[in-house]
This record gives sequence, C-alpha cells and structure tokens, in this order.
Amino acid sequence: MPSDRKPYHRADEDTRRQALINATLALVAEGGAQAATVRAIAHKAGVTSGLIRHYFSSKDHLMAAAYAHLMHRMTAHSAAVLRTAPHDPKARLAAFVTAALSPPVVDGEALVLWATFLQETHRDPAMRQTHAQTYLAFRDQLQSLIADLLGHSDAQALRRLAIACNAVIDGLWMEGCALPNAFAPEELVDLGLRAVGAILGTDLTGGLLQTSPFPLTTNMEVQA
Amino acid sequence: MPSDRKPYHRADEDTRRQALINATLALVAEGGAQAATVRAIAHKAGVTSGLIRHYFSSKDHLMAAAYAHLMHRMTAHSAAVLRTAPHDPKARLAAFVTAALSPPVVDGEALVLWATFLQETHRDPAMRQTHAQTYLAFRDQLQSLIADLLGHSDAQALRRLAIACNAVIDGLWMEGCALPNAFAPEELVDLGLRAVGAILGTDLTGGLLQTSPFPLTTNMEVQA
DNA sequence: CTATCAATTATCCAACCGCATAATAAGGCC
DNA sequence: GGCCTTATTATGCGGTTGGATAATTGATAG
Repeated sequence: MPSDRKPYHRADEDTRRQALINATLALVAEGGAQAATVRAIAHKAGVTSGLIRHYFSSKDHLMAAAYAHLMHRMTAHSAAVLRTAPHDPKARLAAFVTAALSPPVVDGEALVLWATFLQETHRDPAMRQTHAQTYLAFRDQLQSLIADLLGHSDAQALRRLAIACNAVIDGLWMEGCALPNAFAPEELVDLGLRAVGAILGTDLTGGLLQTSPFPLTTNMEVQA
Repeated sequence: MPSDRKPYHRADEDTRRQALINATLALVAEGGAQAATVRAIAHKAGVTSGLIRHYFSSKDHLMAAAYAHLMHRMTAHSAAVLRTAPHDPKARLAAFVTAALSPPVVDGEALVLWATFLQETHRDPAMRQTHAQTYLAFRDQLQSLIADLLGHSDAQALRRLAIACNAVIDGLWMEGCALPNAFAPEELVDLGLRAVGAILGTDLTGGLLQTSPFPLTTNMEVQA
C-alpha cells in the first residue's frame, strides 16, 4: 500500500530556520503581518506547519527572529561599507550616507517590513531591545563619523548634529522606499550628501562643480 | 418578564460613525492592527459588533475610513496653522515646521498609527489614494512656502529643496514620536528650524544670538 | 395612543488561527 | 542490514475572527 505521506529530506537546523525566517519576511513584505500565518509561512518554506514549533518555541519567537535578521542584514551592510571605505573622514561619511540611500537598504519591501514590525516593537520586549540596539548603533556610528570629520568632541553639539543628519537620512530613506519611481537613480544619494553637507557646513559631494554648501540654492543666489 | 437585552439610545449617523472610527484608532494605537477586531472596536465604542456592518459595509471599509480621518486630522492642523500665521514668508515656513514637530502631530501614538496603516496602504486602493493625496499635499505645501521664501521659481531646484526639507521634517518627526523622552521640549523644533534653514541657506530661528546658517557647528568653528 | 420604521441587539456560522500531540519515515551508526 | 534517534508529517482541538441573519426596541409621525 503506497503511502500518501509527503516525502521529505532532513535539513540541518540553520537551513530550516533560515528558510522559515525568509518565508516570514517575504510574506510580511507582500501581505502584512496578517498574511504571515503559521500555515502560510510553512507552505512558502516548503514544509508543514508543525515544523515551525519544532524550531521556534512559538510564532512570536519566529517573528522576533525574523525582525532581528532583518535588522542585522541592514546594519551588516553599513558595517561592510565602512570596512572597505577609504581612510579620509569626509570620504567615509560620504560612503556611509551613500550606502544608507542605495539598494539594498533602499528597497520597496524594506519600508513595509520596517513599519509592520514597528508596532510589535512596542509590546514584545525582545523586539524592543533589537530595535533600540540597531537604531542607536546606527546613530552612534553616524555621530562617530561626524566627530572624525569635524575634528572636535563637544558631545552636546555632536549629538545634535547626529540627530539632524540621521533625520535627513531616515526621511530620504522613507521617501525612496515609498516612491521608488519618483527619483532618478542617483538623485537620492545626491540629495542626501548635499543636505548632510549643508547641516555640517561641508561639501561631501567630492569634486562636483558647485562650491556652495548646498548647491541646490545656487539658482536662488543667481536670481537674487 | 424583564428583558435582559441591553438598553440603548439611537444616535445620528455621524456620531456613531465617529465613535467607531475613534475606537478603531485608539485600539490600533495601543495594540496594533491585530487588536482592532470588530468585537473590540464595538465594545470600545459602546455598541455591539453588528452595528459596524450597519454603518460600514465591511471592516476594511471601517479601517479605510479611520485612516482617512487620521490623515485629515493632521493636514487640517497644518492648514489651520498656516491660516493664523503671519504674512512674512520666513515666519510662515518657520510656523509650518514648528507645527509639524510639535504636539499633536508629534505624538507617541501617531507613529504607530502611521506605521500600522502603511502596510494596508499597499493593498487597499482607497487607502493608497488617501496616502498619496495627503503625502503630496504636505510636500506641495512645503514647496510653496519655500518658493515664497526664496522668491524664485526654478521648478527643478524647488522640488529638490522640498524633498530634502521634507525628509528632515519626516525624520525628526519619527524620532520625536519614537523616543518622546529623548528630546527636551523645544529641542525638536529647534533642530528642525536649524536643519531646514541650513538646507535653504537661511536663518529660520528668528532672533536668536547665533548668525551661522547652522549654529550647531559653532563650537567646531571656535575650536578649529 | 398606536403604528411604523429602522437603529440596535442577539445569535449563529463557516473559516481560520496558533498550538498540541500522535504517527511516520529519513538518515546515521554499529 | 537492522536499529534508534528525531526531523518531519498528519491530524485534531479550543478559541477567535469577520460576516450573515433574525429578533427586538427606541424614536417618530399621525
């Protein structure tokens, strides 16, 4: 008598956990949190739903792991960019801003993923910790780059500059993710470099014709 | 024989719809989309769940109405501020930025509400339209204020300036909502005015001691 | 004071949710 | 090649969800 049971092969733990996490992120990205049911996740990962609780003690734990993976992916990208960046402080900051405003950080799925997990961040303590860690890590990294560039260490002023620059990056990141077709390929990066440069009183664009701190206003100055 | 049926009074349509919308927003703010079930909404509004479908053809329609109401509340606030603002272009832009970075726009609940509805914006056409309308309306208003201030009309440059300033405001708004205790009362507004001023090459703080476009860097200049 | 109408409640339903548990087979070990 | 572990499937359960429908009652008009 032939078994009607689904054939399968055993995979090592990391592979299965990663497959389940990827399926979770994909479903959340395309259908929101409500689409990421245990059955849908298992189906997309090519397994049956019972396996989820074999690798994660609950669905909430899987969601938390997926969120941590998403955040880790982003921060790892920033760290990798800085590792291969030149030594010049100005070039390092420019590379950092450029990376934060280019794919894969700027991505159509990224914003909806981030927004979906944000609410759960408020309730789940583990997710709240992941959120605080990655968020402050990014801002501290930015502040450190600014300190190297400006060559001083007034903590109060540095904090304020980092907050303002971080806000520009966050805001442009949001716009780029939400309206991917509204910007020319390098426009977002260009805007980010000029805006951050204007706030810091420096030119980060590196070798463009304009010399004004924020060349966007050049036309005004000409007309005025 | 006494009736065990819940006594009730009849209310006009607007009252009931508003009560249901308010209950929806309150539940989403405190518990995310998953907390806003038809039963919970009805209970918080003081009615039974069947009434929801008497006023809204489905729960999705109620969610869309709640989102539209939320967005309308915010834009109405911006419009009201501009209506009572002075005539001077610089003061008008400063008032606009100040309003966008103060309560009730900056609010602990606002970010969660915005993030929760963002995902649904991707699927529901009606919500997507609400999103596009309010978002572009805000940016257009900002661009118009910038045009009045700079006194020129280079569409390309104005668009870029508006995007950059909008990004600063959005980013600071997010930080203020997410970390309400991380900023002194007026700090967010101050940072916004200085950052927007730096981008536009103007001083929006209006009468402070500093004269540098972005006085945050004053300490650096002193030390350098 | 009564009839009428619809706003509101009450009840039911099929579908789906996360989770628990039992049955099964894949793959390594000796 | 048989055995043992356990990764995986299969099945079932209690609870909840959004929605449909029927029963009731508050307000209004005549």
